[in-house]
Amino acid sequence: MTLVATHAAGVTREGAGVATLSDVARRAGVSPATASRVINGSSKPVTDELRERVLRAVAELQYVPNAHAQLLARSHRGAVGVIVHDVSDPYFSEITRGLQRVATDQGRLLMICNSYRDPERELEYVELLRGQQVAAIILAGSGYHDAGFTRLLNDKLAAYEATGGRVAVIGRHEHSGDAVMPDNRGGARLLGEEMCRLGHEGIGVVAGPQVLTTTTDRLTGLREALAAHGRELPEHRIRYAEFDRDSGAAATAALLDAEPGLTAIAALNDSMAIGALSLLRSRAVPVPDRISVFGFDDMPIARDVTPALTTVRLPLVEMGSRAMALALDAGGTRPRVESLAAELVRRDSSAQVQGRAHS
Amino acid sequence: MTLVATHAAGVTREGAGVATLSDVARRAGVSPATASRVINGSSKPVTDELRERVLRAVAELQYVPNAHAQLLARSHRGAVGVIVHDVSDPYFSEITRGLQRVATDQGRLLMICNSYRDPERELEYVELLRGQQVAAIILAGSGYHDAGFTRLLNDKLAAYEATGGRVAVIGRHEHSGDAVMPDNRGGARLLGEEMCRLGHEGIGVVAGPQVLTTTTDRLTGLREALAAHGRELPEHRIRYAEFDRDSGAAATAALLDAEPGLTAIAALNDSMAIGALSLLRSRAVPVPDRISVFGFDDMPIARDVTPALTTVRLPLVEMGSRAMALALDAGGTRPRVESLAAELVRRDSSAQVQGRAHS
DNA sequence: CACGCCTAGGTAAGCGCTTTCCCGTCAGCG
DNA sequence: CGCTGACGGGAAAGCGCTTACCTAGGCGTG
Repeated sequence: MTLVATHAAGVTREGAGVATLSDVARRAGVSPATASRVINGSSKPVTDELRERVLRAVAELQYVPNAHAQLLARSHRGAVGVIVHDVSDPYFSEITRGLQRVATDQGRLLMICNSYRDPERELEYVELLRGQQVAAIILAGSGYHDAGFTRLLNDKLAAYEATGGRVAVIGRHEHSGDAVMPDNRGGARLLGEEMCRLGHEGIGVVAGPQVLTTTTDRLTGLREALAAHGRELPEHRIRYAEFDRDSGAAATAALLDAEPGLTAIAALNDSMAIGALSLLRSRAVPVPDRISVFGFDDMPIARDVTPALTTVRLPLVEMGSRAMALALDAGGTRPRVESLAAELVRRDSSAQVQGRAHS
Repeated sequence: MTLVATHAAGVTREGAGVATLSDVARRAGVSPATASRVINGSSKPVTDELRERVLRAVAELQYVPNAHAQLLARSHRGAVGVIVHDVSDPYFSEITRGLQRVATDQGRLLMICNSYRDPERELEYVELLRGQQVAAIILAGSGYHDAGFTRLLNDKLAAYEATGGRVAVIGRHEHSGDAVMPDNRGGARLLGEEMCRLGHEGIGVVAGPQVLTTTTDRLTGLREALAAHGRELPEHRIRYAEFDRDSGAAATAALLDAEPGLTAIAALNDSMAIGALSLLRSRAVPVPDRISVFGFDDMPIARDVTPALTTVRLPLVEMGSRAMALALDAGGTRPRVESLAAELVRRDSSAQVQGRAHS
């Protein structure tokens, strides 16, 4: 089960007449204490006779315990909060799958919040989750180049941790606590290497939002690899856009118009790469014969587009499961940081530059 | 925000020392009542001086109200529960987007639960949501051919509605309340028509699970259209499998092996169709020249695979927003049923049968 | 046969918050 | 100048549940 909150807000008082524990107790002719005990199998023994009566009353009344009251009475800390940029983005779906798996194993409830890359909203969600008394908060997805925001966020998280909450982040270096770090820079270096190996010199980059650290990390890795081969990545060959398909297509179009000589396009995530492929197809530019296209992340559909996408695989599901494990495991000296390696996946969207040998 | 619960379970008592309202009140030198009033802007006026003091205390203590306590005290009914088969499936992502939009507009929190097509779990989630005091429950996704389960579910839903809860279903005819119904049968009829128009006679079907009403509805529509052209759809040309990519590929393989003469494959959803395309590619069967492939649903990636998928569009997002609107709008005579039409989308995966004229 | 102890059940005190009701104060009025 | 009424604030009663803590039997002992 997934709890999706769309944003806290106005509260209405609807409905009425829900059966309560006392109703059950009264009908069974026992005290609320006894009713409670049989209903959630307390360690205290109850005679079969009474248990029987209570269960019958529960069934007859279709009684369902009020979760809020239970949580309050138990000062519950059972659920785990997750803040991602957008679950419907496959990148986060995969991570979430990993989070979910571990959480389920431990019988934890997950509350997933979409920040839609709005730092403000991220802050709000931390508050909201704190108010929900979650046992841990997991922040997944790139951080922002915004010192003010980062400080604010860290303050809030620190306050949360100070009261016993646990925090784990995925792919953010700005936080001081437990973290799972995919190797964006190393992965991008792999990509750069590959492009050089294939003889590409006219390289254009379709990048994500400039404010995201993930974008800059990947750019850095790319630059490092190119530099090692004596090549550069001038700023005018980079187009910054949103991390989605349509923005990728638009950015590719702009890039192509401005730089007609390109032989390779590196999109900084797979969604954008798919947008790029789609644009190239619409312009009848053969891929990879005329232009090679590279993605990043290796989301599941990358293998289903045509040509299948050459990309960098990040162990998304594992990133999720590791992060959840960190968050739920109180032991160990903190902060713990786990790095996960990236891996190049060669498919059909990339090829040797036409008419050139290996440089 | 999305709340994803992974299944209720064990509860631990972690952390401590969270600031409470009384802490704030004490520090500000006011009563809890006053503190509460300034914190959530009650209608009762409070002097600026006191308000000031309370706000300062809140800031200093990093106070965040305990949501459970608030909900309990207010007998809140603000959130809406959603039960889907699997949010990471694009079909449901799209529907969820629609649900979310309307919910957000009305300041509602959404709790999304994944049943993973397990009726048992669906039942459990209804209970869980009831316990969460949600204002409405929305069930999205095909129902099951299982009278026992259906009765059980309807009983539970009825009990929920009896206590003021609202229920809306998407694509299930077995429930008696409000419903949004995509025209599966009509859409499939469109598909059948198109296949006949293109001259296909050797038609194989890659179907979803036989227990789902959606599967049988779509098959029925297909049969109706074929019958109108004097054709049949024998059972041995249908393969039942799970509604996902890999199952689609496997079913296609089995179908092809058993029925070599096929000129068209109708997959009963796009994921399966994509699996079919992938298998055909791996066997070097040209699509659509040798075999045409048809999908169903028109999920976003359908246009990005190669060849782009001919499919039947269902207004997924709208299905979601309508259902949420129904669930949140108490007025009107119930049950209200809204039907949404399907539409054929011709793309590149389908073509006239080779060497045959329009039949 | 009396004492103590174990046991099943009930009583009641919260969990943290909201909200009704009431009280004291002060301004305005006749 | 006394009375009324408006108004800001506090006391307290829950919301529905859990869980010490207590009580009253029933049994086993010496």
